Amino acid sequence: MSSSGGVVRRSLLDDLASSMLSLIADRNLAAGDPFESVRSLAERFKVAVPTIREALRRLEATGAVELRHGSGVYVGRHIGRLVLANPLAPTPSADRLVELLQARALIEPPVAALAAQNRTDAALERMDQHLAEAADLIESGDHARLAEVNMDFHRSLAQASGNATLAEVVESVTVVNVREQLEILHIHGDRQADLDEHRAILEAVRAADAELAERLTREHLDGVLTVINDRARPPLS
Amino acid sequence: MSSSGGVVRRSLLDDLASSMLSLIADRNLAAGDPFESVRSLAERFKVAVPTIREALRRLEATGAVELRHGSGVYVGRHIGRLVLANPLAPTPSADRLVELLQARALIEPPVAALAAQNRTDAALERMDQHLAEAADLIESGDHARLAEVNMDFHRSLAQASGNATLAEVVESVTVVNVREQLEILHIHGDRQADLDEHRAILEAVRAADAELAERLTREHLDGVLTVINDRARPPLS
DNA sequence: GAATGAAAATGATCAGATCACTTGGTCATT
DNA sequence: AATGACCAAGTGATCTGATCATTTTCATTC
Repeated sequence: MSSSGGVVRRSLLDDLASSMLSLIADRNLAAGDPFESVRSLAERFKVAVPTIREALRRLEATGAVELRHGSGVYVGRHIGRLVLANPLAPTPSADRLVELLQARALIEPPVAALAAQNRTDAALERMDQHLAEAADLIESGDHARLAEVNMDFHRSLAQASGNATLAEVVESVTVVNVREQLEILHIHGDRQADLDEHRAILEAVRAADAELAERLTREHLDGVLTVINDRARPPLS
Repeated sequence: MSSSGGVVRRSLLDDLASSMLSLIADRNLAAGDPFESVRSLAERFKVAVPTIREALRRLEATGAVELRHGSGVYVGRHIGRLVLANPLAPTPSADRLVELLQARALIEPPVAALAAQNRTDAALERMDQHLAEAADLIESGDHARLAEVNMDFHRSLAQASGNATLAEVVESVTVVNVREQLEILHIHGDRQADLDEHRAILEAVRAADAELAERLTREHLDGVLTVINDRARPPLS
C-alpha cells in the first residue's frame, strides 16, 4: 500500500506550479521581484486563466508568489523555503501556545550556541538594530510593534547560526500569532527585563561564548514559560 | 513600515478559506473524512465555482484539504498543523541537505529526552512496530521503503514527546526528500548499525532515561552527519 | 454471487466577459 | 516648478456556463 514506488501521475496543476517555479529560478528572481501577469502566464502555458490562477493560488499559499490586485504577480517572501509556518493555521488554543513555547525553549538555546560560533559582523549588527528599535518602542509604548521586534530578535539570532533551515524552523515557531504572544508579553509585563535578557544574549553571542548564549537563551524562554504556566494554572491558595 | 498595525482588508478568498476551515472544525471532521463537493460549496458561499476552487487550492497547498478527481473533496492529512514542510520545495542542494541534518542533530536529541519523560505505552508500541518493520525490510532488501520507515521511527519518537508542535517540526525536517536521505543511507551503508542504534534509543526511552536517550540520538545523528561530511570533503590524502 | 456496463456524481479545464484596483501619465491649478 | 485632480491602460478578481475526465454507484446480466 501507500504511495511508495510506482509512477506518480502528475496533474496539469502540478506541472504548472513546478514550471512556474522553474521559470522564477531560471530568471534568477528574488523575493519581491515582479513575475509575470496572469494572462501572460496563461498564454505561455497554453491554459485558461482560471487554471493558471489555481496553480498560482497553490504557490501563493506557500509564499512562493504573491498576487497584488491591479498590480501584478510578484515573487513571494518565502520562495525556496523548506519549512513553513502554516499561513492558514487558526488561532492556537492556550494549550497549543504553551506547547509552542516549550518547543521554542527546546530548540532555540542550542541554536543560540551555534550562533555564538558562527555569527558574522552583519548578523551582530542586525541584532543590534533590533534591540535599539525595541528600546525605542519601550519608550514610545507601542507594545504591538514591540512584540514583533522582539520576535525579530529571536529570528535574527537564529539566522546568525548560519543554518538557513534552523532559521526557518525558528521563524515558523515564532511567527505564530504575535498577537497571542503580545498578550503573553502583556501579562509577563516586564518589558525592560526582556530587553535586558536579549542584550545579555547578544553579548554572549558577540563574545562567541556558546555555552553562555545557550544558557541565557534557555533561562529567557523558561522564564516566559513559567509566567504562562502560572497564569494557566494559578496557585491553589 | 512593514505590515504592522492598520486594518487588514481581508479578501473574498481569505474569507472563503477560513470559512471552509471553520466548517470543517464545526463538523468535527478529521483527516480523511469527506468534506463537500465543489459545486455545493460554491452554492453555499454564493460564489462561482472557479472562485471556490482557488480557495480550495490554497487550502490544499497546506494539506488542509484534498481534491480527488471524480470522487470529492476530503479533509487533508495536515489539517490543523502549525508548522509544515513546504510541499513545493525543490530538491535541496547538497549544502542544504547537510544543513537539514545539522538541524536535525540539534533538535532531535532534546526531543528524545522529552520523549523519555512523556512516552506512553501506545507511543512505545508504535516505535516497536516501526523497528520490526525496518528489520523485515533489511531482510527483504527494499531500501527505499526502509528509508521511509526509518524516518517514521524518528517521527514517532518526536510524537512520543507529547508535544505536537515539536512533532510537527521534526516531521517537517524529516519529510524533505526521503529520496535524498535514501542516497545518504545508501552511502552510509550500515543499515544494521542504524537499526541497532534506533533500538538502543527506543530502549532508553522505554526506560525513561532521558539523558541516555538524548545522548544516543545525538550520537546517531552525528554519526550520519560525519559520513556525509566525509563524502562531501574527502580526506586530503 | 460475481462480472459487466450504463448512469450519476464530481473534479478538471476551458472560453469569454465584466468588475475592481493600481499605476503612470496628462493637465490644470497654484 | 510643485501640487493635485483626473483619465486611461494594465492587471488581478470574479462570474457565467459549458464540456471533458474520473470515480462511484447500482441495476443488469451471466
